Amino acid sequence: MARTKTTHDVFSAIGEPKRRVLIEQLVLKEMTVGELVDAVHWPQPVVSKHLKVLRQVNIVREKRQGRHRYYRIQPEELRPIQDWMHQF
Amino acid sequence: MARTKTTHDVFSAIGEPKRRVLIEQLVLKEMTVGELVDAVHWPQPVVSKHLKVLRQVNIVREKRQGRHRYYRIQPEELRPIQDWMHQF
DNA sequence: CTTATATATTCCATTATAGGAATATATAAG
DNA sequence: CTTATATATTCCTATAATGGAATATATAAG
Repeated sequence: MARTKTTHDVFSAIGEPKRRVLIEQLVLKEMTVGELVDAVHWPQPVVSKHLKVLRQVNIVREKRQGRHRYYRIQPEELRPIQDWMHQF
Repeated sequence: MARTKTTHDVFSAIGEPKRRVLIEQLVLKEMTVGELVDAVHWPQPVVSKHLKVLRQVNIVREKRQGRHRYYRIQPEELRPIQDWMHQF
């Protein structure tokens, strides 16, 4: 039985607690990586890596501006979860 | 930085696709392990192990009856997810 | 007691994941 | 061009998670 990768869909993406924290920040306003680092106090690579996962599943979108990258939530991408939750 | 275990909260529990399938079955009606195995066609230990995770986070509850064990959903345990989704 | 059935558990190997440290890349500033 | 700043990436290690196979456990049936 083939193993199922677990950081490549929306459900597992939000399964990681740190990623939920990042999302909670970004829901408030779009932020740069540095601002996120300041907010959560984790090493920058940790933040960047989790952002990468969120990017891959399109939960966040990146806007480059100079040497900064603003990240913002794409709330519609969370729709599959909302839909799935409706069964309850 | 301590690693966060990922099968011990509701969010990560539903991050696993097979567990979502089991939940989708159990939402329809309570079922025994054998009925679940018939429904999904996975090896019995695979089903039992995923049920164990779901039990640990209280998403399902077990009712023993003779040599059968009926599993049923505890929908209220999914509340944290509903609540978390409200921010969008 | 013996056997059959239902389910859980243990042991194992493979793969995935997270995070640390160091480094690379890109862009801005001087 | 050089340096500083912002961010991503790579390499590495430890640990976690999944699934298979075999086995254990519990209960029912004969």
